[in-house]
Amino acid sequence: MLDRYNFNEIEKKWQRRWEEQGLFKTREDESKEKYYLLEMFPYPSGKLHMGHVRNYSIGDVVARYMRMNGYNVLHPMGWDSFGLPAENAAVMNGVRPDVWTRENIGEMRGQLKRLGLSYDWDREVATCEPAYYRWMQWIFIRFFEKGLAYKKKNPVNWCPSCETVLANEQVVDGVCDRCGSVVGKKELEQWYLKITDYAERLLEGLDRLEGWPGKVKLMQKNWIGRSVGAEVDFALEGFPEKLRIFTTRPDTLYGATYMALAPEHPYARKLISGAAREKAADEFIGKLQLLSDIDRTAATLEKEGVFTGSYAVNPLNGAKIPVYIANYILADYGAGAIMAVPAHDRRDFEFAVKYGIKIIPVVDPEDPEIDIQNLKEAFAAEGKMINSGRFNGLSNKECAVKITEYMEQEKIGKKSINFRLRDWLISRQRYWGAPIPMIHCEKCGWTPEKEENLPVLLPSDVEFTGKGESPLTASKTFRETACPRCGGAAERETDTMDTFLDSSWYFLRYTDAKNTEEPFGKDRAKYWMPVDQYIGGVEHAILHLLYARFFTKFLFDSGLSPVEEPFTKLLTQGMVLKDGGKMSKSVGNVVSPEEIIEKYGADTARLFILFAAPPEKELEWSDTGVEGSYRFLNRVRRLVYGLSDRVKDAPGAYETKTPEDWKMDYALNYAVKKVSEDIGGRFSFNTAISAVMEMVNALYRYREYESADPGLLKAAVDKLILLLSPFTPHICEEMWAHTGHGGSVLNAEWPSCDEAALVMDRVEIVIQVNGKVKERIEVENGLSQDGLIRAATENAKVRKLLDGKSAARIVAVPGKLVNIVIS
RNA sequence: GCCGGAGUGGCGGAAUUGGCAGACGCACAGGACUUAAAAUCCUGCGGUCCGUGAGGACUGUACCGGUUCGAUCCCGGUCUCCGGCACCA
Repeated sequence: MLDRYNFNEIEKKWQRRWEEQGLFKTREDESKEKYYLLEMFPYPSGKLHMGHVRNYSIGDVVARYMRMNGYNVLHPMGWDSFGLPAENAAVMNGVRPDVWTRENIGEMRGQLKRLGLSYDWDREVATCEPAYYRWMQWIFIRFFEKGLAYKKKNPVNWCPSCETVLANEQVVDGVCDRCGSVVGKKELEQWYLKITDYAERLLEGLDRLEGWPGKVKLMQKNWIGRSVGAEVDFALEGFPEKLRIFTTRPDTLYGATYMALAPEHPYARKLISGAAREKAADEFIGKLQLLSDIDRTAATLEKEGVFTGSYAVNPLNGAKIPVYIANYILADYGAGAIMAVPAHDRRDFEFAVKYGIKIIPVVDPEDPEIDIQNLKEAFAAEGKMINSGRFNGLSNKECAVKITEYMEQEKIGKKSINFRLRDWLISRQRYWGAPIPMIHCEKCGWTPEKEENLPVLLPSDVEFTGKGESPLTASKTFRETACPRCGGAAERETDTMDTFLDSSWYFLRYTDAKNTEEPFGKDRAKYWMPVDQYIGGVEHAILHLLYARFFTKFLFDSGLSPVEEPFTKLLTQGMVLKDGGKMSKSVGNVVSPEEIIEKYGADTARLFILFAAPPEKELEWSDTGVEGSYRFLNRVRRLVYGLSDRVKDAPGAYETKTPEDWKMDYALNYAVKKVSEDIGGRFSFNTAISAVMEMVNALYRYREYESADPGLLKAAVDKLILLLSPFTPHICEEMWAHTGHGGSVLNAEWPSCDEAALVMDRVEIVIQVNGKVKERIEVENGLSQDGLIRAATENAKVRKLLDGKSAARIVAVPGKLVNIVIS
């Protein structure tokens, strides 16, 4: 046990020293190139989990590497500290959300320090602190002023027994998952941010994000969901109004055999004729309102509808087509109404079959296997137009263009683009969030709080019962106020903001975290932004990353952000698994960071988590693997300490004389090159570490030689410590000091690679016969193709293999191989 | 259903531009040291077969096929797993 190093003592010692020396402090230094490295800040749930350790270990390696390469690195940390768990803790344990949250932050900050992460804690932000949410509210008001924050009445899930709004996830089978009552819909006024105004730019911007994983960009693209089509107005028999629909298939207009409206469509009730129909329609609409949005929009829900008794007129051919109300039409997409073309749409087909509605094919697949007159399923692919009057014979793609042009001429319809992206509902009927800084006055309507009165503070005279509406509604001191415009009695908004708003601009706040005059100074933001590298879990691929992009674009338009896209490069790290599954309390397979640090130290924990898998992949936790990482660190330490006497007074330079020297020099420089590329270039930390391991193995062999050059040994030891230091900083500081260096490894210069050492005099060449390796020969480096061919064909073994046969072809690749093809 | 991604030893993984498959580590086995164990150090480690032996032959990157002198890598098809979206007209 004496041989195993005392990580506890070493790590505490260096952490103390780093803190005392302010080693991680960032300075605005225009003379150096900046590098802004950011990891997604955590929710202060109480303790770190392995996912955090992974996320922040990855970040710290990059931060330290960039520092050592001379960059001025901004590497901040903070807390996404508003949110429901704090409120739940208040309900369950009676501890105030702010107290609970601050305690957790204290605990987790300690854990982060215990991991030796190089954060500049002077820039720490916590979104729940008034100093932060003041500017959150300020930014909200900017949205309001630009007309991008608005209040709209919309149906939301409402549990009559708990008297609260429920998230869709809290409604299971139409029933409240807490109390079991049937959940209804309630029209509630909610605040929205008009992210849809930015849909086109959010989509376009993706193309320029070359440093983002394609997967994330694709997910965002699908989420934004741009579709190009046409708006068409249908006349309604007996009504002056026109019925507007959106379609992506204007080419199929002649095939429309019914219309379908969303139950919430403003015309839905108006078009119903006859008492019997009214009753049926009421029942139908009533039934749908009991369903949650999730169930309503489930693709598995059987298509149902009711006929209104009214008819629409096809603007192209005058055909009279029945209007239905149908459960599969969404009120808030497109026009909330469609023309249904059963022949060429899966859903319309299903509906038409059920209600015996005509099916008119208008696109001919020109495939003998498909009987177009008796379709078994909708035909949605491409083909030639039929049954479409003057458009017959065109390809359906051409036809879509032609019909749209024609409709524009005749003023029946026009080209239209629709997005799947909806406006962002940001109201939360919760306490622990930033209050929406709006005031309602009977006379003046909604007015923002005056800037000098910000922040609108959360009140402390509240009770947490977990029942009823938000505690803010119950707080008179909070609610009652004066109208900022007319001074009359007015009421504050009692909803708070979705916490995703807080995290949509925190990266800007870090550039100037203590500013009390503005959310952040423009100069500071200009120097640091954009974030050069962002690292976090893939679960944020859509929401957080889309919202952050939206905010940044808005702030850019407002002249506040210097950039339009916040994150130049993005790394989405994989999950940490145990026994093939997610670590979870219920399965009982959680490995806590604390326990690992206790047993092996922070350096081992970091090393293992970086070595076990590439960062973007899932990582399978392995206890024996951790043991192996710890063993490796001990092995390095033994090596360095064993050599320290030999290298202490060694010269700073060396000359390679023996084959052993060359090999060692090669191994050394190869490791430098590989680690540099793997950290700085492709973020492949596992292979960087294995390169260091190889170098350690080489050094173990080399030190056995009596003739080993002390200068080379010294260079190897020094560079080994430096190469390893971003991964395991504590033990490297200790070894750095032990080998006679002053100052921190973090301030040392990153080693450079001597390319000349990587050029070997002789290289091994593989000789293949018909693509199969048969022999290896050593030749001088740089031997030409002809030389290689000669060397290969003269080789005794190869001649024997050829057995007198002549080669049909010989391919020679200098430095690599010779392939002899015989028939 | 649609859209992505991935399948390599007992395991985690490597092979960066089409050129030696399995780096590095874990596990395992054998050896050295030790009274013994642990620790450490050394050796072996895809499969099948041949050879007393040094060594050699064949085969092998989910499966089938293609392109190529040469394929883990490119193309076509199949299977499996994972992820995202899911009535978006």
